[in-house]
Amino acid sequence: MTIEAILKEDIQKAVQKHFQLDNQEIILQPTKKEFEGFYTFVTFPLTKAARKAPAEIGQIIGDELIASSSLVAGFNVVQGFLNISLKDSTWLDLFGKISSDATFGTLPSNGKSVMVEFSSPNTNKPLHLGHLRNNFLGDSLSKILKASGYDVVKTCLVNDRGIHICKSMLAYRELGNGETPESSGIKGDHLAGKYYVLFDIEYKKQIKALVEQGMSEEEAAKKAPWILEAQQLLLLWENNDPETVALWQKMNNWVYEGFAETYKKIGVSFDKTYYESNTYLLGKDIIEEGLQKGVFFKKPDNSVWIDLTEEGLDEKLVLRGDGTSVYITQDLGTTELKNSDFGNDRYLWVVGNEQDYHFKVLFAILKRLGRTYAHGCYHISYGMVDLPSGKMKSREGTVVDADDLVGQMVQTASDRTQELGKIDDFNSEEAKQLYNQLALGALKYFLLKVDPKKRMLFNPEESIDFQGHTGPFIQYTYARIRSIMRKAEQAGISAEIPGDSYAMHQAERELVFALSQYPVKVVAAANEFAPSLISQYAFDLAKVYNQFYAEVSIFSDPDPEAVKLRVALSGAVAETIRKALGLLGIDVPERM
RNA sequence: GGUCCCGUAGCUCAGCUGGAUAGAGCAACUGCCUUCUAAGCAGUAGGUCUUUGGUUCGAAUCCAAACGGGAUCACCA
Repeated sequence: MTIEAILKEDIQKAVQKHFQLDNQEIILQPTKKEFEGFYTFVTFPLTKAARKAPAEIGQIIGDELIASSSLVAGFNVVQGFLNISLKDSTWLDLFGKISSDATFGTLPSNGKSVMVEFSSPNTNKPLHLGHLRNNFLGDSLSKILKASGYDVVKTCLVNDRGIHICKSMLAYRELGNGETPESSGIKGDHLAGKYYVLFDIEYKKQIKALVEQGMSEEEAAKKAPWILEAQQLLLLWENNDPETVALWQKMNNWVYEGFAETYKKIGVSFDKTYYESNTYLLGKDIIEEGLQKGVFFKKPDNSVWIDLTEEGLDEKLVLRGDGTSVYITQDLGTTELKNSDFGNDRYLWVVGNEQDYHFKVLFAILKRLGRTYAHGCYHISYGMVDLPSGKMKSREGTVVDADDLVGQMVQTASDRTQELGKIDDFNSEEAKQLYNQLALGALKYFLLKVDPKKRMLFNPEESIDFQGHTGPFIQYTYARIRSIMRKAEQAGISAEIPGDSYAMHQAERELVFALSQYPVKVVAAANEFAPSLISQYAFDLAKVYNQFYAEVSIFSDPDPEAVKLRVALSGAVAETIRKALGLLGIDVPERM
């Protein structure tokens, strides 16, 4: 049982005893910094039923807690706020439990499984900043869910077919001259992306030429030779034309090699990858089933629809008149496939908020079809990453490329570290590892500290910070503590918790309190699908530690009990920072 | 136009299951390295929480409307 729960119980008993109020819900909040105490009980809600003034109620409950609660050391009442201080023995006891619990912050298995689908790239262009937000969110959520007791399956659905892929294939066939990643020295995914952009340039030229001949813009866009050619290529691909399929495979393999390199660099991996080229024909049997159940209906042109006006949505096409699939058809099929492959309790999709409507429709259809797993489906919708100039567009080349950005971050980390000159004895391999840790720490933290729902602005002109509310600040705190732990080890000082007579320093109590919040935050982050709660927590913990560090001396305190306790506290904070950052996919360095 | 999301300090963001004088970081200004890592700590300054109503003992937080920004309402994925 947590301290908070015991304290609530004690307050409840006091309320019962003095005001004869049963089943009163007790809400505790952390005490504001200006006041003494750690937990605050607000008495206003009781005033009516207890027929007493708020301050008086606070006084009565406070007196009772002193008399009967084993935890409480003192209290003060400000207006209707009862601020409660705990005994040092309570803090030490709590810290003892935290530091001896190797699985602190990791909940036991809840017997449930969850699938997290994220990343979902297109194979016609390299990953960009928006993908990074997606990848980091998905990866971090997977880790948070795992820590909170779920069995987690990470999946990725690769969009490897369609007209957009044919566009890069066409441009390559016409303009490529047999160029390869090897011959050009260009990373595979970037090479494919280059031809996607070249397609667009040529396509626009053709439209412009047609418009000059008097065609309307709209018609020109449909009649330009290259778009017709690309459509032709898609047909050939769907008919398994050997030459087209060979080109498709060749270019996709380049892209996969490029992706693999990027994923490895950013530390993201999947348990299972689905390819749309394998799943795009799925879902038609579900359409048939839905027609039989009367969930769908046919229009005269043979197209199949569902009426979702009852759910506040519109009529939605689920199969074209010519019998070919649309996006929702595929997704129905893919979801069914995922369920038969894994049979999870929950299915999560980390997908941008421009697809909010799509997922509402998908889930509504699954429910109408009577799929029990539909109730475990959830779309983790996140906002776009915008540039000061507006939206990123791959076709127009106005994207912040993931590889470039990571590269720049590594460079910045390297410059900054060398300026400080603290690791001059590192060999080049060690230094390289540190720069990577710091670069990714800064980048991941930058993208994960914000509420996923909100769109965020990225200004490429201003580099991502390494000071203040950042990943490196927290990494620094860890490295700082590790240095202390090495010193303690050398001096033969062990981490120990003093006896009950020990009078704690306020900074020590604050550290124990901060540590005790970790499991609470893990659960909240898992329930709300919000890695930002962990980000915020890790920052707060690091900040509290740095205050402690500045306020007390660890090794030169005359009291050996204080020294041992502070070493123990430091060790526990380092461990908790390591775990919390680990949930964000961020590594911690021993030195920096 | 319908639906959904967002609007808090110059900037980037916390806080939102109602509670005390609304918190951080960056940027600006002041201090603190002969002592455990100054990528740090302490401090100054910066706010009609978009606006207007409502509910409440109490509203940044809940409700309604307006204004501003974004997304979506494709036989694209």
